[in-house]
Amino acid sequence: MNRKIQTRDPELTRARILEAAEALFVEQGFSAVKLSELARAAEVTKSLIHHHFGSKEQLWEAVKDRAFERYFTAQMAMLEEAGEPDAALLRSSVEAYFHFLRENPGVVRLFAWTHLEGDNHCSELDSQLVGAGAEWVRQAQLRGLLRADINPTHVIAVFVMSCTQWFEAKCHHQHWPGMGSDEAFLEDFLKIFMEGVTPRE
Amino acid sequence: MNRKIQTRDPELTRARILEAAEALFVEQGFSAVKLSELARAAEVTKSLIHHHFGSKEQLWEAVKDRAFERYFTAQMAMLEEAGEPDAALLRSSVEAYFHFLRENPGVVRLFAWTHLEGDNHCSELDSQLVGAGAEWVRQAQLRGLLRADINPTHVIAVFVMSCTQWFEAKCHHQHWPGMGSDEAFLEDFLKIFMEGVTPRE
DNA sequence: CAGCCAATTGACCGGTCGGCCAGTTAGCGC
DNA sequence: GCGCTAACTGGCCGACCGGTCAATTGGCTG
Repeated sequence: MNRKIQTRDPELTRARILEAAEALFVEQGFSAVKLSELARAAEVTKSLIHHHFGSKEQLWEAVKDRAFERYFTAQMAMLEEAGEPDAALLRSSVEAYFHFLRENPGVVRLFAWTHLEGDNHCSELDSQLVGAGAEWVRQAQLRGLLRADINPTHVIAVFVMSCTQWFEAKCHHQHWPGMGSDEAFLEDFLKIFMEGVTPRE
Repeated sequence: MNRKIQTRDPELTRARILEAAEALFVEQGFSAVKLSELARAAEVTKSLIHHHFGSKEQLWEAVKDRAFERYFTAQMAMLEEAGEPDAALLRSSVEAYFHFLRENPGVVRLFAWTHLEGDNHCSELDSQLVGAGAEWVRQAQLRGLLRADINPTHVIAVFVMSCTQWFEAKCHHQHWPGMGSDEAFLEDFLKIFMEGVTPRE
């Protein structure tokens, strides 16, 4: 499997372009990225980018598709290995989601650019995840393990949105007075969230 | 005060440019906006934009400054007319914040673009707001009206971030299965949030 | 080894980007 | 009314954008 000896390797070239493109798009967004800069970063000629991806827009789509695919499979795996619904598991799911975002800051930014563009074709994949998560919450509600007077989808939305925004706007609110570390915030968020979704005895 | 009869009115021209620029920047972000398009939208020559604002970058700064100034004064006014700290007031503050964002979608997007750029000079203004809000929470905690085992800044952060993300990524999660309206989400968020910050008897 | 296809190259394209400048003119102070 | 300042215009600029194309070449197939 040693491809290095080949002087031509289309798959590796495509991979190099995708990798460089993702880094640049994540950093600057679609319109601020210049193909010439990208070509330099990927150590490839501009024409080769067009040869393999057609246009800048198509490359952008390919980058998003790949990243969201990774996101989707990672989340799906986490969801599937979750066992019987209960409060402790909800807590650790939130923690897992938070830590996933922390380890994958590029995904958060890619989502953000995508949202601002008004592109929502990634929400098709995401809908599956949310649907599964919401169903999981509903089961827990039926068993009296979570408050039943809240829309299950909203339960998912609250923690997903809090985690997302924490990392998306981190450059901004990390300068707020009194703001703690990632872990300190997560802990306080969980205090509020878990208390909020737990049924009153 | 009828300026219309004048053929030249620098302040009105500046205002027209700022308004058109804000609309375009909010919609497309900094780098996607073209000065020629902006000039057309503002019914002004491109040169006039440079005359009044120097460069595209400086205009972008002016637009952000103006918008964040508006945001800041609106929030400060809301904060100052808040009375004695208690749980009901926290609730209505969250509602007020949520509705402010709903009525000012441009501000949300402007914040988002700014965050993605890594620009955080707006956080200086924001820090004052957050500091005041956190102090308000701390007072309520001291009086036993809110849970005392949570960092006050994090209390502010949780609701600010949830509200912000709700509108910022609305195009995305409005397609999630089971997702409710603005008001339905706010109500469910408040159920979780208020229960989460209320002290246990 | 021949022949073909696709990976790859570099030169090149029209368009348009942000910005500049010389010239014109409206409005205001004197 | 006169003259100065600044608002405003149109034309222009070099740079560089995304994209195309003809030509070259490496690697696989038969």
